Amino acid sequence: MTKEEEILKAAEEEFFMNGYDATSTATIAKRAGVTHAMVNYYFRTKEKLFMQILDNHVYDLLRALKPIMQVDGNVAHVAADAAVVIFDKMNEDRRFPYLLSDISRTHPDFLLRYRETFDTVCRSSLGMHVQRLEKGIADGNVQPCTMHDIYSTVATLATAPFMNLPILENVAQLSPDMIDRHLQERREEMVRIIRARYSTGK
Amino acid sequence: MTKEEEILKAAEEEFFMNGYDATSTATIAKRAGVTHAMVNYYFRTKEKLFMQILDNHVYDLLRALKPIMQVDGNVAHVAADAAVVIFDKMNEDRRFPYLLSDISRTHPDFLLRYRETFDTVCRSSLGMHVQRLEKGIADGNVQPCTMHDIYSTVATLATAPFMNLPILENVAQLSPDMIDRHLQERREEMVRIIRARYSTGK
DNA sequence: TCTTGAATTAACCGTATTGTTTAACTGGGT
DNA sequence: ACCCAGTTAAACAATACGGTTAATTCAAGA
Repeated sequence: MTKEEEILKAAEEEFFMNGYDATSTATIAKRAGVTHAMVNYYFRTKEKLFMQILDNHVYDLLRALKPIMQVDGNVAHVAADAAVVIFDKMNEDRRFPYLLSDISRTHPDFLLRYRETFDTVCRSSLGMHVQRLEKGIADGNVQPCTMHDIYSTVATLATAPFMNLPILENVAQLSPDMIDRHLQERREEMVRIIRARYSTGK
Repeated sequence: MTKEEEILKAAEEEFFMNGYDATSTATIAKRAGVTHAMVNYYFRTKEKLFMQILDNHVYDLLRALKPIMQVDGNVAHVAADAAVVIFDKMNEDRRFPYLLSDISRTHPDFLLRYRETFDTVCRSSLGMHVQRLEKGIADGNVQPCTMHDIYSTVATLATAPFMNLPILENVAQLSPDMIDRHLQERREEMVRIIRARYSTGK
């Protein structure tokens, strides 16, 4: 692994663990086993380094999300499938929800840069979703609700379990094994919840 | 309002907004309109000041939680009621969930001090809850599930909407009015979700 | 009036860290 | 011999940190 990759990896770990402001370039360098100056040599600034990492994860997520947004079928079942996809994606980098929360609070401009991309990916299918939802409700396949209800519920159930991890790890002091089991349970429960609330079971 | 109260109020706002580490005693003093030294004069250390604030909110929450934990009745309905109580409590200090998340990550020892108190309040009724859950399932009044499922779902649905606020405010750029409306919708949806998942409707 | 002691202030303590830059040096390719 | 990306140690200026000190204000009690 080149030094550049080493820095990138170390930076990712630090940012995901401590957020943007609480992470210093010196700490990153130390973790990567390189001198402090190398960070600036390769990435010029802390922000550029961070944005490169954030880019990877955001586009990775959007890429995973895209096909799901276009699937045709019972809205309730699609919602459950989407929730699973998001959940599994978050499970790959369990601190990603925290990082998003952190920078949305301290550096929202970092996220605003993605609005355009996000809109073209998601808003494009919004119309179709609403249409299918209305049809689903009319046909008696979907429980009465708004598209907003479904979006928010899916987003919440798929990310919140990871936001709660520090409490379970450090306060409830669950072992890594128990953490894994808990997440597995929450994944299954998430699907049951979405089915129970939005599907009529027909 | 005395200077001491002024400091407490300012400190609360700062801690709730930025977390523990990212808040400085100097900033608190400036916001309170007093000199830096006053903070140490009244509260000796930053940590003591913080713990006093945290104490108030934690005990306030536990006090609100206690009666709900002892209510007898259909577990699914009690869960929905408890969720509403927690949600409304969080709505009084919308950044409280964030603060808990922040210190669970950076200073879990601050929270571990409450474990004893928490256990006597909550664990005492756990046995009863499990018993009532099993009876509810046997009688066909409650959907098959574990007590853990219900606890986690209630905690998640009642707190996650507030964790997401920075994204809605700063990235989605919802107006305060829209934020209020969104939270109101999530409150109602939370109840519908819990009913749909855990109650048989009988 | 004098004394006491809490309230309050400005200034400063030493230490640490921040992101970034500079200038020198290395070693392999041309 | 030259070059240049890679790499280093050192230092940059700024600033912030939590906490302390000594002096001053001021009102209440003796």
